[in-house]
Amino acid sequence: MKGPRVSSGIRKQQILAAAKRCFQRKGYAQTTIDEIAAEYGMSKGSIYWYYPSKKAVLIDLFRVFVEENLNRILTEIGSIRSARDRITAIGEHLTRSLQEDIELYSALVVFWESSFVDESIREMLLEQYRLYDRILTGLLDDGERAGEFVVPDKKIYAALMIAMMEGIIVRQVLSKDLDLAEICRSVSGVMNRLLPEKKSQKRPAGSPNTGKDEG
Amino acid sequence: MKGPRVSSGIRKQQILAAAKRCFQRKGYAQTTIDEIAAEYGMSKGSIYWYYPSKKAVLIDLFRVFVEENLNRILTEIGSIRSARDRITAIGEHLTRSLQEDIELYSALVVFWESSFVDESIREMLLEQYRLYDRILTGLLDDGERAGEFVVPDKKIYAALMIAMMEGIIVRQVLSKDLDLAEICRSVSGVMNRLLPEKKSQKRPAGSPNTGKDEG
DNA sequence: CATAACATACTGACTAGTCAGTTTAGTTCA
DNA sequence: TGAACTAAACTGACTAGTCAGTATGTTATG
Repeated sequence: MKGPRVSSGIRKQQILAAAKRCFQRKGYAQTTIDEIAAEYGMSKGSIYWYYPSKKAVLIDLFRVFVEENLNRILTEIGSIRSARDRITAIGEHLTRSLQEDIELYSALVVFWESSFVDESIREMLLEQYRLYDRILTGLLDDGERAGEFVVPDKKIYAALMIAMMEGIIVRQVLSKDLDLAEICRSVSGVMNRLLPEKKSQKRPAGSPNTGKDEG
Repeated sequence: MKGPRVSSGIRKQQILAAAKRCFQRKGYAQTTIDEIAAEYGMSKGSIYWYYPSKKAVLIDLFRVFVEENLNRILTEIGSIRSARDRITAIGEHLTRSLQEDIELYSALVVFWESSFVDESIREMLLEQYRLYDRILTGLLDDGERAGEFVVPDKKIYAALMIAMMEGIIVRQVLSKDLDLAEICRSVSGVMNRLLPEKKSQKRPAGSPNTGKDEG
């Protein structure tokens, strides 16, 4: 296959896209470098031109995962004032990205398993948890400061929300049987309902407050 | 190692225990049959005496996982009347088993990844979801019949509860940084709070509910 | 009891295959 | 030209699974 060569940037993207697809189909260990190469009709040599090892591809894929998801969330919610609305936005973000790129989330399960073997992947995952925790804690702080709600225990709250989202990811990746839109709406609803109104003051005027709270 | 031979039942248990430990440490593909054998000082041949392949060990381990967890839950909640109390009991069961046998739950992540490659493992996982769904839906039906609460959408409710629990499992397996007891109590709390009281009768939200009423 | 005959449990060297990574020999393009 | 890039053949470490042989019961028989 001596087709015209492809520009460097594209090739790297192709390698990651191919790896993502292969890992979803066969997991990490069962995927061979040759299979990844075949996905876009390139050869093994091309992959080793861009990456020093198979593991390096996995790690770079994880980097992309973090960038494409966590950092994008930050941008998206950055423009939203109300903390409650931000929670809703996070739910919507999850719905959308699960629909758009289920392969990337399948790769997440691959990362999880790989973290058993590989310390650096494990460390990246833990860092991801810390990042999530920071985002949510910050959000809750903002909401409290703005008088939107009070949070009895921020750590618990953050952990529950992360757990719910990861649980949904797992199920969708494995069985694809959820009505995502419905589920994610429920998650936002639940998480909003868990935040009691601040007792001493009325809801700030003009606060959109998406929660269908009945009490 | 020519020690005295071990009875058939014990050996099989040993193989599963060894596999469980090895899979937690290195994942499925990275674990060699020799490593599993070494764990209890047996030889490769012994494993192949009991199992036809490495995959068969994994599948049997999953069978044990299902038996040890799902079926045990059924027994535990079987003797509890109140549906709300059963939800609490499920939370407590999760806390306990996560503390007792984190290795088995690590294996769950291995099963997830393996399901990408192996259709039979995938089918077992889906069956597990169906089982969970049945348990929870049955529980909600009972609670409604007994007048404990009403559930707007049982499917959603079941999916959310499963997601929360699996999310907690993932995080605990990977980072072990949660205060499990606290978190699991919160899950029961949340799930109970999501169940509105039946309109026609009054009971303060979050009340313990002894389950000695109604019929 | 003894011991032969059979059944079950186990061993570990070996085979056959796989696949990550390397090498070599190009091709393309600035 | 030469550096970036690609293809394809190759190497060698590694490992799932096999199997001939051994050890340890268990039962049958005198």
